[in-house]
Order: sequence, then C-alpha cells, then structure tokens
Amino acid sequence: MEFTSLLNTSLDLNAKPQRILDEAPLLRKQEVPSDFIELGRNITVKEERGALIEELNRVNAENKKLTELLTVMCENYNELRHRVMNISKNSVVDNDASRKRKAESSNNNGNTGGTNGPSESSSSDEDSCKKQREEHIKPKISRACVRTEASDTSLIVKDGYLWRKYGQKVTRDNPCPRAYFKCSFAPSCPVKKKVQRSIEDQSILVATYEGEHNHPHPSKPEPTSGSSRGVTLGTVPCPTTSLSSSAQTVTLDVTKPKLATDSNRKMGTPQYQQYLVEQMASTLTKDPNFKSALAAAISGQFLQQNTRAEKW
DNA sequence: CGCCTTTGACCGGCGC
DNA sequence: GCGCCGGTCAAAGGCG
Repeated sequence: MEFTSLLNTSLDLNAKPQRILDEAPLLRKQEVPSDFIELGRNITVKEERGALIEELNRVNAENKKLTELLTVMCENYNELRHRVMNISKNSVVDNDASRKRKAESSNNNGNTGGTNGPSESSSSDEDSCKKQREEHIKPKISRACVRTEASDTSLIVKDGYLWRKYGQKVTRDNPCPRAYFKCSFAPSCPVKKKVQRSIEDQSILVATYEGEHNHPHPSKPEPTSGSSRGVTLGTVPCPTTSLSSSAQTVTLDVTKPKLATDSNRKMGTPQYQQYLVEQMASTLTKDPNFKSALAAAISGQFLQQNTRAEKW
C-alpha cells in the first residue's frame, strides 16, 4: 500500500470550522469597540462579521456534506467488501467442487471399466444423490481474522473454545507457519481450526474453522482437572467468530482484551454495544484497504470539485 | 501423572 | 512413477 503510506488519509473535517469557532470570541471582542466615535471602523467590522458568519455557515454546510459523503462512502465500502468476500467465497467453493468433481470423475472412470456396466444410469443418479448428501455433510468453513500485538508470536486465537494443537506446518504461500488445532472441549467434537498469520499484515491472525461444535459454547473458562497450560480459552465475548454461517470472515482487534473482559463483559449492555462500535471503528480505520479506498474516493471528490471550480 | 506443545515422519491427493 | 504439498500422526520432552 504505497499509496496510503504516501498519503495521510486521516480526516479532520471539523478542523476548519472549529478554528473559526475558536476565533469567533476574538472577533466578538473586536466587534465591540471601546470608542463609539469610530463609526466607519464599526461598519467595516460589522461587514467583516457578516462575511465571517456567512463563511462559517458555508464551511458548516460543506462539513455536513463531507460527513454525509463519508457516511455514504463507508456504506459503499462495506457493501463492496461484502461483495468481494462473497465472490472469493464462491470461487473457493467452486474450486472445491471442481476438485471433487475431478476426483469423482476419475473414480467413475475406474468403476465404469469394471463391474457395474448395466446399472450405469442408476448409479449416476445415486452419484448425484451422494454428491448432494456430501454437500450437506461437508463441514461448514468459516474464517476469522484476529488482530494481535505485533510482538505476539503465538498462534493463539482466543475464541472461547478449548483447542489442542496437533500440528504445525510451513506452507508454500506463506512463510509464517500454520498451526492446526482440534476442539478438545468435547472429545467427540469434530471441529478443527487452522491458524496462520496474514501474509499482508503479520499482526493479523487468520483462523479457519472447519465443522460445527456439537457442544455448547464454553462462555466461561471451565475448571479443568489437569493443568490448563496452553489452553486457548478466550475471555473476549466474541459473537462474530461463531460458526453459524459458512465461510464467514470477521476481523477482530484483540490487542486490548482487558477492555473487553473487564468493563464490557455483559453483552447487550450499552457499554458493550459502545465497545463493539469502537472496535469496528478502530478496525476500519486500521484497515489499509479501507484507507486506500477512502483516500481514492476523497481525492476523486477533490479532483471533481477542482474541475468544477475551474469551470466556474 | 496427565496434558500440553513441538517437530520430524508419514500419508494421500494432485500435477507433470 | 516421481516429486510437491497440505494435513495428520505420534514420540519426545516440558510444565504444573
């Protein structure tokens, strides 16, 4: 993101009006001349005041417009982001499906050369049924992106469940190792989790969940009989990492877990909602993609305004 | 002692 | 058939 690094995208929409407001008392001091004989000067001050008020109103209107624009841009950004996610999800599903189809077609080729010649049509129907069944059986996959401290080298994603690490591997596409976890809260729970640092931003942990938990969410740390060392039990109330929808991608900032655990533990309280809003805002502002999109949109707006001004 | 992490070995799928 | 790669296993060692 060279663009964002070169461009300061931090917005200070209120800076100018605020400055004018700050200057206003000074102007008011000026507008009451100690010497009333200086009438001409008084008139010019009044004119100046009127002009400034007009300017203030204009800037306020502009500020309001920009705020609305920013809101619209944020909404558009979120919508676009959702669309991109959906597209990428679909492509992943398509790839999986094509892989399965390939594998199954090779199996079919092997089979048709063998014994089940006469029942070919029925078997293909069975295959389609099997495929449908397999699609239903196919474990739900969801993703969660968790922002951690850059210094934190552990691949632990605190999502409230109990995980046991059973492997670690360095994959080709990412120099950071990928850790494999199994849900150990319930012995029969089939859920697996892969955790790997994002190749773009290594402070972000990408957790991929496969399957669904067949036990209730351990919202509070269970008192374990043995040692609880290395247990990735989280205390962050984290509804966004639930597995209710497949291929869900969520980004959380858990660099300040203290705030989440202490003062905002009760979900649904205004404090908790406020905390969630703050989390979303901070996550959005930290997102380089959002910054670049915002910068591009704003520069586009400025260019438009400049061209309009040039026309005038 | 029990449970955990670590890590090298192993396995199966896939492409060439 | 071979090599690559992702995923899993299991032995070894650590910790409370």
